Amino acid sequence: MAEISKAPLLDHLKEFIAIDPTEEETILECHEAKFYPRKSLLLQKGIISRHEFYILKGCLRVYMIDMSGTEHTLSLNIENWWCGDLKSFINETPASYYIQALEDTQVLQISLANWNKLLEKVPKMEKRFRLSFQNALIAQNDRIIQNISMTAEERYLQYLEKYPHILQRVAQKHVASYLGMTPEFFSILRRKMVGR
Amino acid sequence: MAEISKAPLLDHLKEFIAIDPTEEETILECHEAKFYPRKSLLLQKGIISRHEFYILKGCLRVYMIDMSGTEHTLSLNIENWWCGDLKSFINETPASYYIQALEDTQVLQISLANWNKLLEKVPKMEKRFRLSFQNALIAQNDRIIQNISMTAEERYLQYLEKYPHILQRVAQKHVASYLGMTPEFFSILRRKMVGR
DNA sequence: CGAAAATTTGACATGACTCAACTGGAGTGG
DNA sequence: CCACTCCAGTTGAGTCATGTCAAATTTTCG
Repeated sequence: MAEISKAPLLDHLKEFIAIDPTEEETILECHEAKFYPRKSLLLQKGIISRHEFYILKGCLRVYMIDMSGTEHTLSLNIENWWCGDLKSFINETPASYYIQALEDTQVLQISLANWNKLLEKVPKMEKRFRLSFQNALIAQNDRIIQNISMTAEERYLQYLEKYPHILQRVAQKHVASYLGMTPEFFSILRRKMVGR
Repeated sequence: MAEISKAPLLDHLKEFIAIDPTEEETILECHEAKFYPRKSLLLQKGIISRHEFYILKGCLRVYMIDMSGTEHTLSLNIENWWCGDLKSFINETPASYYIQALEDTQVLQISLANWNKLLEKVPKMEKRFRLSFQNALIAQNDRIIQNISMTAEERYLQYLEKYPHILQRVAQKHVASYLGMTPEFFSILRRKMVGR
């Protein structure tokens, strides 16, 4: 198999901070390329999450299963996004979530040991993580507002505008779950939309 | 009026990072003590948020108003919590939210200029913010899961367990709004609980 | 004490879910 | 390349959770 290019990760990081060549090397050393075939699980509830994942190609879904056995999708992630169970990874506690590859997926994954090494050797990564978490936090606020203030139809319409490319790639039932509604109701909403 | 003690802020920061005396001074210099009376607005939608607030005493409510005029509470914050419209503050863009004092409230507030100065003069604050945002992000994940996977009754019960002290302090309608339900329905849930 | 706001209550409306049946397309093995 | 299976998506009937609106009651605060 051809060598996997790790370049997209560096490009991604450079959106946050400047990186010099020595640092580039350290960063790349700390990330391991790995392939996960479609439908495989990268993480299961109860297992300690040993990696955070940067997606080079493919699609990952983070979800939990409630007491009645229903799955709830926390996030749908594609190329150039980070994905993981942060709480489990950082604290080395059993995961609350499952992570599943919805497509054949190529990632760069980092272990906690390497994460700490990286923070130590490249102190400016501290800033990168700060900015990254800061942005994620701002995005999460929007989602919470949506959940508490919008109807299912409004959430659907907003998703349609914001992430049409994801809607095309993943099964509807996963998007329905992400938006907090049943696949049946999602289907009804779609039908209604055709009319307009 | 007696001098306001800024000590709780330092105690709070020390939960994240070690701080030496010189740094203590810089940190305190960057934070301004300010009093907001009950019912006053610390921030309004459309205004650029010039401060983040650390609450020494009192209670702040962050909320938005939807197109139909209904208020939706994003967070209810008490002593020793940070509060603000992060997006507006960082990007110097018009705020999406309102922030209102639900009680007479004493805060330490920091401006963007001082925030940047602090990051520059006390680099380890970068770590403190990273950790702080990291924790907030983990907490937000839990809230999103709750919103998409739990019924109103389950959300109410969980709140009762997690934040009984807040429930005692603020109007029910604000908690109802935080939990994404109407005050009328919240009231019905309470009545049902008395039975068990 | 009195006015205003918060909470409760009830009747009614509706958004969203459940369950079951049906349809169609994608993947798989022969 | 076809036949088969399986799963995603659709549809419909019936139900339940939650919202709306308006009025009565209680609490809070000036």
